[in-house]
Parts: sequence; structure tokens; C-alpha cells
Amino acid sequence: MPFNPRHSPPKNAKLELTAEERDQRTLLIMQIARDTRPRDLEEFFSAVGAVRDVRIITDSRTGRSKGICYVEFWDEESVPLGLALNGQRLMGAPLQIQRTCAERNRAANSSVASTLGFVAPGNKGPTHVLVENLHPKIDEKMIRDIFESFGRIEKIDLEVDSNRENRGFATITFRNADDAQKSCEQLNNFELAGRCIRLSIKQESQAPAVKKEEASIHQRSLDDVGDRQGFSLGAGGRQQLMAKLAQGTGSGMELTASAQMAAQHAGHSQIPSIATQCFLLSNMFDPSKETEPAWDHDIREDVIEQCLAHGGALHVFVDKGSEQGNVYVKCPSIVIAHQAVSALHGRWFSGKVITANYVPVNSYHDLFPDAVHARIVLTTRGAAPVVPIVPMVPVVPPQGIANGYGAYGMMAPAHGAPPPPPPQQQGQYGGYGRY
DNA sequence: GATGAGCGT
Repeated sequence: MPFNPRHSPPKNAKLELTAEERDQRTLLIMQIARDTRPRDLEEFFSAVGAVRDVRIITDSRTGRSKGICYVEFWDEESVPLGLALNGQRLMGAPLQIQRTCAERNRAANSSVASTLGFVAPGNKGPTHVLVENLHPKIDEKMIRDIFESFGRIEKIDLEVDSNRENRGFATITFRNADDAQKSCEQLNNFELAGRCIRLSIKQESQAPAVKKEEASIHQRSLDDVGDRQGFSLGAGGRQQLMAKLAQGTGSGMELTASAQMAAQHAGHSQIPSIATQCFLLSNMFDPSKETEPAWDHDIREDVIEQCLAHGGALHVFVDKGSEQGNVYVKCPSIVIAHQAVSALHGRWFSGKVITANYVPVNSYHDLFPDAVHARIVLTTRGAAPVVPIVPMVPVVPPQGIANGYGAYGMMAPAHGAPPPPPPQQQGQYGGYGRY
């Protein structure tokens, strides 16, 4: 009898979960082959953690698969590992794997009660955002750097112990409710320093005492991972992935072939499960079909332009010969890269679906030594301003947003340079060129 | 030269 993890929860698995808790453990998979069965998905994702549930979305009239499914794990830790399988083929189809945006959907059809964590529309004024599951080394400055891109911050409450480590949570007070909400939408589940931070609008009644207990739990889980080095943004998550893949599911199952491939892939330092400044776009072209004289140039310009919408790119390389149509991108910050990746992953581009995967900064620099010192945001043709950016630190914030350069991401000019041109109009076709 | 979203208990 085949082992079926769905019916065998891990020892310490929590059995009763709220909707939010389940969302945290769930991946949305798109582009699955029409004939994929739940057990195929279950087997595939078991490589990365025990699977609790698989749901293929079908058209209620025809009963046909819509090519989407949800995979829920028993353990939240499996989610970033599952994300790292992005782009792997199952039944011939390259999977697009994302976090589920169920919270957002819920928030969208907001009756106040159901919005848990999001502010009701029309509720203006100062608003507190509760940030949880912070890496203990994150300090107030880093938080400010990240969050001020959403708008004016009135106050940051971050309790720090004698080791100058935080307790795993912070409260940020935004002047405007809109900004608070935007930060929640954009950064909830964002991986910061290898951890998935959780954001919610804080109700006044929420007592901090409850939160302290949680913080200590998170502390313990960090120790378990052995990530004492703290800030190895890329490496920690990858090691974790490697370890997990190496040990299989932890429940005696053999690694599937695809997971072994993923492990190998990870061994070649590709596809960390967590966000970095650098990412790889695949399916951007087919070298055997490109005919235009400077096609790679055009693609590079397209990518640069796309990145500009989120804060720009410092380095873009079109790997002309690559079978997979690879384009490498380095952004000025993790947040910008994350926005670009979310925007591009799953998009169509000249007949194919783009996949986007993060690349550890070190590997990127091994590949492209000239990217190490890239400091200038690339622009497409024309005299756009040359914009130096802040020196790179483990967490590089998007700069100068609260000053009218777009909602977030757009770099502000340094030293009183003239303001940048308005965000690029979408090109002469009314769309995104080949997109 | 139009093709590419689909988001559940």
C-alpha cells in the first residue's frame, strides 16, 4: 500500500487550523497539465513536506480542470521549499508555483468581520501595523527603511532585549490607513532574512502580552534551523531547502525524481526559496526562433523597462544561447526584486509563460562580476537620469518613496537632481510590447 | 496583431 501523507499527519502537526493558518501552508499551482490528478501533485510536493490536501479547481459546469490547484502542507515550513520547485515540470507542464493570495481575496470582498487583519475602507488616520515573525537581528532602522516606502511612519515600536535582539514582532504606526493597508498587502508573507513576516492591521484591543509568547516560539524555531549566523539572506534558506530535500519528507518517503532534480539545481546554487536582489527569468525567448538582428537587445530593453515600474534594475543579462530563454536580473533591493518577480512570474511573453526565480546574490556575482559594483539604475534609450543608490547592506530599502515618486519602488534622485520623467508610458503599442 | 485568466473548504 502506498504511503499517503495526507492521512498521516506528522507527530506534532496541528490538526485544527483557522482559515488564515491554512492559507499560510498552502501553495497555488498554475499551469498544471489538464490530466494531472491530485495524487500526482501530492507525490510531487511530498518531496518537500507532508501534503495535507490537494484541490484541483474545476469548472463547475464542465467538470474540467482549470489548470489550477491548491496544495496544502501540514507544515508551514514546506511552503518556501515548495516555492523553490517553481518551474519544474509535472506531466510535461512547467509548474507556476505561488503563495496563495487568499488573504487578499478575502480582503477584497471585505465585510468588516471577514477582513481580519485588514482595515475597513473609509477608515482613515493613523493606523498600526503589527509585524510578526521578524528575524531577531532586524533593527528599527531596517524596518523603517523597508516600510517608509509605503508612506509616512509616525512611530515604530520594537522591543529589544539585552542582546539587542528583537522579540520577533514590531508595531509600525503609519500616518495614513491607506499606507498601512498597502504595506500589509505588499509585504504580508514577504520573506525577510529567511523568514516569512506576517503583517496585519493591529486592532487597539490586541494586547502585546499575547504576542510575547509567540515571539519565543519563533525564537526556538530559528534555533532549530541552526541559522545562528543570522543574516545570510540567501544561504540560510537554501541550506534549509537542501537539508530538507536531502532528508526527504522526514517521513520515510523516497525523494521523487523531480525533487532530486530540484536538489541538484539548488546544489548549483539556483533558485533559493527566499527573495534576494537577483532573479532569473526563464522562457523569455527561444534562441532558435529569434530572427531580428538585435533581438537580445530588444529583450533586454523590455526587461529593463518592466523593472523600472518597480524600482529598476542594476544589471540585466540576456543569455542568448540558453535553451530556456534565460535573462538574469539584479535589482537595487530585495523589495524591488520581489515586486518585479511577483509582477513577471506567470506573465506571458511572446507566446510563453515567464517563470521567475531568485538567485543567491553570491552566485549572481560569481556569474557576473561586473554586477557586484553596479549602482546605477538601468534605463531604456534616451537621457534618463543617472541615479546612484545607497550602498548595499543585507536589507536594502527602496529609497525616497514618500516623496512623490510613485507608490513605491521608484528611486528618488540623489542630491537634488531633477525629478525623473513620469513613469514610462507603456510603449507605443498600448501594451508591453511582446508581453 | 489580441490569447493567456483562472483563487477553494
